[in-house]
Amino acid sequence: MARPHTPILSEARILEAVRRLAVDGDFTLAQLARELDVRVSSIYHHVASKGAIVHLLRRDWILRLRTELGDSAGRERLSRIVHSYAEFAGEIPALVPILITEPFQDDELRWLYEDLAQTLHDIGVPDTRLLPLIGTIDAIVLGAAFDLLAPPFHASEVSPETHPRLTAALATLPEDVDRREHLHSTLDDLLAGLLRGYSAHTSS
Amino acid sequence: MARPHTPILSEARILEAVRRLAVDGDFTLAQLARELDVRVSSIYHHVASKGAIVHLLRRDWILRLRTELGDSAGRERLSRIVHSYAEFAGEIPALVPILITEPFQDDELRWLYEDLAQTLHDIGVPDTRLLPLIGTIDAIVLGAAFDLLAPPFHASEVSPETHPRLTAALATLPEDVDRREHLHSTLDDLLAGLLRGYSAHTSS
DNA sequence: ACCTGAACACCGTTCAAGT
DNA sequence: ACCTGAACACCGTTCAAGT
Repeated sequence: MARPHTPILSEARILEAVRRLAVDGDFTLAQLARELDVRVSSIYHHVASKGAIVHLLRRDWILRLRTELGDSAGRERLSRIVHSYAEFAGEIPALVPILITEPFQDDELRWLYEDLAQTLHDIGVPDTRLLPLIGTIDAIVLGAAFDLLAPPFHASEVSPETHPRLTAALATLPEDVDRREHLHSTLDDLLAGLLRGYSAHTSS
Repeated sequence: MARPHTPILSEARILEAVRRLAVDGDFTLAQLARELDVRVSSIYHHVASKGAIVHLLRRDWILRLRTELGDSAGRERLSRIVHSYAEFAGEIPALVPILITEPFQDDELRWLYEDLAQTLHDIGVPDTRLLPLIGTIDAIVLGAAFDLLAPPFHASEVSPETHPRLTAALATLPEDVDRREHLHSTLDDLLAGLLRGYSAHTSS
């Protein structure tokens, strides 16, 4: 088969497949092609590169976020952005390194940064602190998402004699820990810590 | 030349070269071999794999940390551990993904986790919160270090009309921002936020 | 326009051959 | 024991060939 009568692939179909794959572990174009039942080279008719796929995923997320945010403002808006960001990154932890390393700066990302800057400004953060704070938030969210890939400690690997406190901590662990849930529950704590001392502006 | 009279390589020499290379950007065995003036295959006589190299770097760091910590305790000890960890990770951001992804759990790492658990316990953190908190600290430090690789925003890429607040923020940016320094200055804020509400135990 | 197969440069890893 | 060269499987990317 060469060109089919009706196209097999599309940007949308590729992104769906990526989302299905990238949740757990590594993500290669070979895997993606298998998932889509095409050859690897076919993918390049729809996306420019592996990095571009991640870029498209993020663009998609920002567009959705934009409508969801509505006209919320201040700490409420910030919290929504950060949690949504964490959810997005938590879905594709294996792609986070690409997200960090490759310098894709499209209009959507600039919009997000402007919105974050404006929201933080409204909360009372001075201009000099805006970029450092945005960088910190970025690092926390991406770091936490990426950390989802880390293998958790297993009780059998520590002995009560040499690691008493670790053993005690492991003993309190429930059967099924939802690490994604924990990620969310931690974010507001961190944000509260970062924003302590700032008080709201009256106008923007 | 086959086997030289006196060995060219050693674990120590390899780790030195890695530290020289991994500071900025990617790290391949080909680069490492060039830096050491040997062939790639020679490296395998001294380390088992690329991942093992990162593992050795971390082991080295933990051993140094151990002596530096002395008998400090409580929040002071925690702060020292975290800052030292950030410094270590900040030196080798390109290797952070390997550090997170590969499940190397040696005696040194277990010692570090036990020490963290004990230190947090002394600060007043209940057993149920120890592992989540350690995970969060890990994510923050590694995320922040990895984020050092991200390309920073450049003023020329945003327009004052569409991104007024981002433009204002960029205008306050000094010529040479030391992102590593900022990493450090943020960590204590985050720790304070995470540990708010806990009060010290009387005994361990 | 869109799918394929073959080729490319690069990656980490293995191993027989040499001293 | 330790360095080398050649081979391997895998990776992302390119491109001429087919419809």
